[in-house]
Formats: sequence, C-alpha cells, structure tokens
Amino acid sequence: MEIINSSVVDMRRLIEELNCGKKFTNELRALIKKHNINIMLADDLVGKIMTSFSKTLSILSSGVELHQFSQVSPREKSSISSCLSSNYSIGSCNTSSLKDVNQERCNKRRKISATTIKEVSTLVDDGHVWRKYGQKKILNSPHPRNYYRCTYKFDQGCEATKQVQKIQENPSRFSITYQGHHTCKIYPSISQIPFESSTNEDSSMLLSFNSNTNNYYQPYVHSFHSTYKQEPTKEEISLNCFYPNVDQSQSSSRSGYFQPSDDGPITAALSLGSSDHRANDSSCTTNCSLEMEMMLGSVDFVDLIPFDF
DNA sequence: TTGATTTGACCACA
DNA sequence: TGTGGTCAAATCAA
Repeated sequence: MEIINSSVVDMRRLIEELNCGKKFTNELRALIKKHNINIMLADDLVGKIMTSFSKTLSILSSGVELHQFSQVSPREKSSISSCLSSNYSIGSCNTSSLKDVNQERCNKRRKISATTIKEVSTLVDDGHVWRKYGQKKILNSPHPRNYYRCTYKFDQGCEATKQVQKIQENPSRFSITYQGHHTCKIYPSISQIPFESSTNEDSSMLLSFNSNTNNYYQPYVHSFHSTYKQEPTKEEISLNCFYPNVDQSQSSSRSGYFQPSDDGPITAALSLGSSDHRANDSSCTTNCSLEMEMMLGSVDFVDLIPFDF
C-alpha cells in the first residue's frame, strides 16, 4: 500500500513539473514574440513543445486517477507503481530484454481506465475514428468480438479502445464496450493556436473547434489562463465565429454556454444549427475558430476538455 | 502506393 | 491450461 501512495505522490509531482514546463515555455514564446526573433521557426518549435506537454498531461490526468486507482486489483496497482517508479512512458520501450518488453505489453494490455457499456441497434458514427485491430471468437457466443483502437493511438497516444459484439439474445443489437478516454485531438496550425494570456485584463480567448456530422462544435483542448470577476455559473456567453478561408466579414455571432462542473474541468459548447449555411460548407468543417467574449467569472481557467454531446 | 482490415500467433491472467 | 486482449504480417481496397 505504501508503494501505491508514493506513486500517487510521484504522479502529482510529475504533473506539477510538467505544468511548470508549460509555464516556462509560454514565457519563452512571449519573449520570442516580443523580440520578433526567428518567429516562424521558434514559434513552431515552441508549439511542438506545448503540444507535447499538453498530451503528456492529458494522458497522465486521464490515465491514472485516484478514484480509478482505488478500483484496480492489487496486481495492477503493483504494476502501475513499478511503471511510475521506473520512469515509464508511453511510446518508449526498453528493449534490454524480452521479459521487459513483455512486461510493458502486460501493463498496456490490462486496462485500468473507465469502462462504459452501451447497447445499440445500429452501428452509427460515434464521433471518433476507430481502427480495427482484432477479432476474436468468444466462448459460448456465436458472434465474434471485434476490437477497435483509436486511430490516433500512435500519433497522439490516445489509449481509447472499444469492443463491439452482437448480443446473443438479440443479434440485431450490438453491445459496445468503451475503455479509456479519448485524449486525441485534431491539431490546428500553429498560427491558430492561441497564446496563453499572461495578463488578467485579456478577457477574450481563442478556441479551435472540430465539427462532427451533427453541426456541433467541440472544444479542443487549449491551455489558457485568465481571471474573471465573478464566480462562474451556467451563463450565456457571446461567441464570435471565424472561419478559415472565409472572408472575416462573414464571421457570425452565436450564443453558447460554458458549464463548470463541481470540481472538474470547465466545458463549453456551441451549436451552429442546421440553418447556418456555413455549417454545411465542407471548406470550413474543421478547425473553425471561436473568439469567446466572456464577461464572467473569477476562476482561473486552466484547461478545456472535449465536450461529449 | 497507402491506409485499413483480417487473422494466426503470442502473452498474461484466472 | 483455457480464454480473452493485443500484436503484426499478410491481404485487401481505394
């Protein structure tokens, strides 16, 4: 038990250190911009560093949470602890011995993240891109189980997986088991990534949104920091939409809302509605930018997470 | 040619 | 030792 507690402390320290790294990178970015030195190259590099930090933090935050830790078996806890205490990282593989490699495979194999089971009558697009990696005949079941992983597993380290199997009693329906949370994003170009506000008077923020087929735009994780004057509740906010490759004069205002949860991250949502012709324009279905004019709150906004519609 | 799927093999766990 | 989850080479499709 002691080793688990020490690993949790290590995890917190790790996240703390990564947050410091992010902060320093942002300061560096601001300095580079201020002096206008090799801005393209430098900004590209800083953007990559920031992306790396964000992905790492996202993986760490969603992968091993305290409440999840309390639910895993002693063997899994031991396995996680050994990973944490030996600088384990996704994507790096110690090839010193086959046993070590197999041990890492073992750690990846047994999922410790949250599981959600759904029953559906048809296999519809769930908004994520999946890659099938296996199919298995299951004992006492006439229907095979299909295994899918997120397409961005290797690109972005997204560990989300799902299993799909026909229900034996009702073969017209499917049982879908989701494991893990999506940490994948479709990243905009560096020029579209907003810089963190280093001052408190800047009350507008830029977010990049990805569309799905329902014309809903999903907030993409960007780290920013801004302080407001009131405690946030569910409030209407003004959202100015800007579309790449479209005349800025055509940008439109839409209302939306942001929603703080009790102790979790703050989410924001926007629906453009099917009547908006731009929502159906294939040239601007991805990476639309929103400038959120927020007249609210006294909360330090740290991160947004994707909003599940 | 490239990306997705299929499928047999491998592995850990119970 | 049987089962389920994953890997990776072979195959398929656009």
